[in-house]
Amino acid sequence: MTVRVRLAPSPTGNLHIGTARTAVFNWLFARHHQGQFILRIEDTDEARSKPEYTQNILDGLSWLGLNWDEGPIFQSKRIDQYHQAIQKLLDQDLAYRCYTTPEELDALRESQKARKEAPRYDNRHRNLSQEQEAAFIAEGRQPVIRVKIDDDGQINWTDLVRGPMAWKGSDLGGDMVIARAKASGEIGQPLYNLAVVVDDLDMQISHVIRGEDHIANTAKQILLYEALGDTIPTFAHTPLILNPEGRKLSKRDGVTSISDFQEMGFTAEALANYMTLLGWSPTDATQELFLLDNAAEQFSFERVNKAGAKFDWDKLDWINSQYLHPMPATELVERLIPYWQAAGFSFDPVAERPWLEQLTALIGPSLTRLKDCVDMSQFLFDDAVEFSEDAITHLQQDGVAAALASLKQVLSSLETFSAEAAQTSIKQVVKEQGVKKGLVMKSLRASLTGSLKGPDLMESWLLLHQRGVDLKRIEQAIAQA
RNA sequence: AGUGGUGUACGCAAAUGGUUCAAGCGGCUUGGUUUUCACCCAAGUGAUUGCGGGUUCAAUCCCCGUCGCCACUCCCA
Repeated sequence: MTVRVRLAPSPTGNLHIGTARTAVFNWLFARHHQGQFILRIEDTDEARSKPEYTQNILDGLSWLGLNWDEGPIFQSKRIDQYHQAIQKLLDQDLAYRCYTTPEELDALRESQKARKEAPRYDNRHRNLSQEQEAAFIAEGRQPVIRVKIDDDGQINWTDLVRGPMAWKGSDLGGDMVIARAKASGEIGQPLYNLAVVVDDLDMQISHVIRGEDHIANTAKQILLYEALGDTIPTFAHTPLILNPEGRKLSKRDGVTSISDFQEMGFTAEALANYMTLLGWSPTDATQELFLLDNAAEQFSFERVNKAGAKFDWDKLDWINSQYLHPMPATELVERLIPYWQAAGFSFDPVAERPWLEQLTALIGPSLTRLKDCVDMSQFLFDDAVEFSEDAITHLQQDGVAAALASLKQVLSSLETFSAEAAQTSIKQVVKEQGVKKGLVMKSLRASLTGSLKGPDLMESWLLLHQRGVDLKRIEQAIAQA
């Protein structure tokens, strides 16, 4: 049997990390079995679906390297198929029109809640007489369409992650709605559970891999598979990604969409690596750094965890740094340039390329997130230094002004500037002023960078010199001191 | 309230009846390196495997109970 899996996001928001992780598992499974990974956009909720979200989802998946083999297929373009399926259910008397109003349903749930009962639809319109139906229609009520769920029914399946699963029909909340309200005789907007089953059947999906929050839906959907088709896919319900409080990670938890992670400076490789690790482990669990292709080779649901996993920024950061640090400057610089540009730094990415690469080589091994390059290198792009409080305190110490003045003197007599010349200049000042080298270095750092900490001083100096701002800064510092 | 699921250190997790330390990574602490910071390197830290019982020569692992936590119970997906 060929493996055919699908990712079925609804475009009601940007690509969420939970959806992306589901995508990762689907992709890994498909690739492992040389199957197909299909992308389907579930936009049946017209009110909440937006094209820009669809675009964001497509972009995010592409960025992560989760290429799909078919699609995107839009449910909004398949309404006819859903209507046909609904009509079939109606014709077979497996579904019926329910005229209960939302208000009545609310009241029902309220009273059930008050009696400490589980909320459920009481199937009150399952066997309406023609007269009753006519009366409701005369009242102007618009019916939804519900599929009958046998309370005594038993639904079983074997979940690839959780093993044997069993549900009672009576625990499914009563007959389920498959189409929104619309004038009797017509068929309203099809709902999720129905559309999913029709599509998965049409697309010959072999395995449904999704988050465990869908487990109850699976029981309902199996009923529809039985009514509408003759095959039922295999299911795998993956654990959820949790926030620090242990709840399902949602938009309320702040940064949760893939484009946000991208913007913050995580690499696609690192993020995909981390998402895979959240709930799955390679056969050699000590080997935590891997590319999607490597994971696909050995992916299996036997090694997918059952419990939800809390999202951990520290670990993601660490993984990201592991991808960034060994990256050659010639490659890294390409990734850094957009961040520098976004920060508003002025530079010519072509003409100044060597300088930018040199800078990248300097800060690259210290980066955690790509965006860190902004704060780390700001002082190199700025025209003038802004002195930190610490730096000013240092500059005002005894002997600093004199040392800097001496340094300025030495430098201005220099014919050509180089790393060696810089070193000898410092030594000369130390000798002339009779101060410790540490003092000169610290003063120089404060002068050139405006701060007491930062990347390697001599390298920074060389970069600054190429921009022709080093002497100016030393003068600026002398004024402060 | 019901139904389903789940519980190994601060977080992710490995080992699933059988050695000596219940792996590893992150975190945190300390040291080294850098005359700074970060990175990096090293060491250290921390778990009566939720709890109680049972089966067994032997239980993280199997069984029962219990507690906690999570998800679901929309004319959302």
